[in-house]
Amino acid sequence: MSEILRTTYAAEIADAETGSEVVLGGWVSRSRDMGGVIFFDLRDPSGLVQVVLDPAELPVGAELKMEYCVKVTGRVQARPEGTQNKDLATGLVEVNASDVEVLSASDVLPFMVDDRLNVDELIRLRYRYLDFRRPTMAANLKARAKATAAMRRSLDDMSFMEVETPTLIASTPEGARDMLVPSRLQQGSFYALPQSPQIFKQLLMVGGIDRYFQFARCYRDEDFRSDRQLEFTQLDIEGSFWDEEAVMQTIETAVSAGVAAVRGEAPSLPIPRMTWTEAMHRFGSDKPDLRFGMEINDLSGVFSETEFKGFSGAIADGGSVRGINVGPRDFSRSALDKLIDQAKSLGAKGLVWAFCEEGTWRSPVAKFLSDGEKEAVIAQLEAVEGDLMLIVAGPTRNALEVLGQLRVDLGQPTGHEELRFVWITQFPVFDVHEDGGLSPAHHPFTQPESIDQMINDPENAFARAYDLVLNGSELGSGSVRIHDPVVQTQVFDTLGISPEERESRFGWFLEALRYGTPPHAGFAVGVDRLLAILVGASSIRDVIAFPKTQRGIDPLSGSPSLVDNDQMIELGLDLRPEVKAALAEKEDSND
RNA sequence: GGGGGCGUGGUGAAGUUGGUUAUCACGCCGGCCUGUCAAGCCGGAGCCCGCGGGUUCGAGUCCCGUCGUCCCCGCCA
Repeated sequence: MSEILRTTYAAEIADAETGSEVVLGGWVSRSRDMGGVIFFDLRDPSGLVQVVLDPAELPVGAELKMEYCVKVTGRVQARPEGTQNKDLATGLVEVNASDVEVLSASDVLPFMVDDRLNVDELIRLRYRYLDFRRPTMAANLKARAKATAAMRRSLDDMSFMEVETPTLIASTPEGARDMLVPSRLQQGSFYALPQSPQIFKQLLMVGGIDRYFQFARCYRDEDFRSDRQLEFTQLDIEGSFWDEEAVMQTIETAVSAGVAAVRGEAPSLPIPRMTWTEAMHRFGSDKPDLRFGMEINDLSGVFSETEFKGFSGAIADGGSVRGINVGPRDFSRSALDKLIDQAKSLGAKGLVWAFCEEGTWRSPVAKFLSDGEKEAVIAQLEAVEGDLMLIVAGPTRNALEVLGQLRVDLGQPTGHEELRFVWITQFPVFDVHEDGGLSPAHHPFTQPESIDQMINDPENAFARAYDLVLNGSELGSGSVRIHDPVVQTQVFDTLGISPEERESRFGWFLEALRYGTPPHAGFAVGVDRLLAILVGASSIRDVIAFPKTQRGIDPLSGSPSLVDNDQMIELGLDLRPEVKAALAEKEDSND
């Protein structure tokens, strides 16, 4: 038996010299036994190649069934005239086998390894290792590796240093729910898994590690979405003596290298910018999808004198009337009713729809409006015959958000081939809650544009924060950080954090800021989201090797799992009675 | 926590207003075939319809509950 398990990959056979001997290793994709001759497609990580075999060459008892792992020794030959397969990259050649060795048999498969067939995702995850043999998944993981390698190279070229920060850290009850790990040595205490390396990277700046980056695994114990998992990867970056320009240029360079590695073509730089205020007014969203128009218009001027109570009331209350032109759409009455219901569920009092017909409106509210008003709306929305117009009146912020959501739902993006990046800048410092409470719109280490404004008029204060948006998806965010402990203290105060709480939770960090902290700024790019968009996946699960289901379960390994009582004792833990009872009940129903 | 979709042999699907042995394709098993390539041909096995309860003479089909999965809202500083 030869020591050589493989000399050549399948894809290389296309260019291999006719007559040369090769040794291939891979899996039987499909076999076609013609009686006097056997063909099979051998798949390895590079692709497929056809192997021709005289049945006499097959060892007695050996079989070539799907997904058997085989070693093939043979000679490269051109396919006979008329038998070439133009659908196959290696379709002009084949390997005439002198020996086929079954290295490893396969049980009957739970699903066929074939990209053309749909397979339930739960089964794919249960047998993820077979899923990897499907060319699409293999290509996704490869794209991810290529992109991260390119970004790492790019950052290295720019003299950034990769530093690993701890994943067992102290819990900070701000923001998302922490994933917790019980401590054995300090019973009763818990580590938190980091939601981001935020504080640690700022400490690196204090320490003079000028240019830092890290592909950081981050954890947030919140509910799942197609673009959210408990654990995810961020390309985390921070630099000292930086302002937002330096950050954005660096991110553009690194991300663009990642895009080029996958797409073969870098996006055109610089990435356009838009303030948060502009994004909200034009698109009703802080992550606008720029692959299509359908922008929001302010129609308040048109209706300043209107008799229609639905509009005049909103304007009188300090709100406004906003509208979008959905374009030529043929909506049934029930479909329009659904849109109205949706608008209401988003907080709108109502939704006015109108079709542009013969220069005027076909709409339930047409009779309440003057001809001049209807024509002016048509003009402002640039509507033409057959276009559907949607109008929302109310508090401006709400009207914008409702239309922004409808815009995304009704818009028809051009597909994932087109990449529309945009920077969103100048975010508000705080989100204002209905009860008047404030929470940081970004995180509490973000530098306000003006301290005075933040203290005296926090609701209208803007921050030196910016998001990177791609095709309507938030790819990441960053900010210029606070490097002055006095300012940082003021922000905590404005958030209503008491001095005692501030000292106990952030005292060590505030102390660090007192030792000559350089101005610094940074960013974090969501690697999973970036890759999902680049490969055209509808979920980040398709670019994560071993993702979890919506309920946080790994169908393959069975995590999370109960642990032995001994382990619990070592940790000084016990389950709450109601949890024990629920587990016992579940146990019973399983029996 | 809430709203919605889905759950039929190993896989993907069909199943008409509830009505006799639940359909198809791929896969699987056996056989034939020297140029196939999502091979073809012949034969065969395999599902009582996620689970529980109910309505009915009768349920995959209707109702309730439950579990799983996916999408969305909340949540994600």
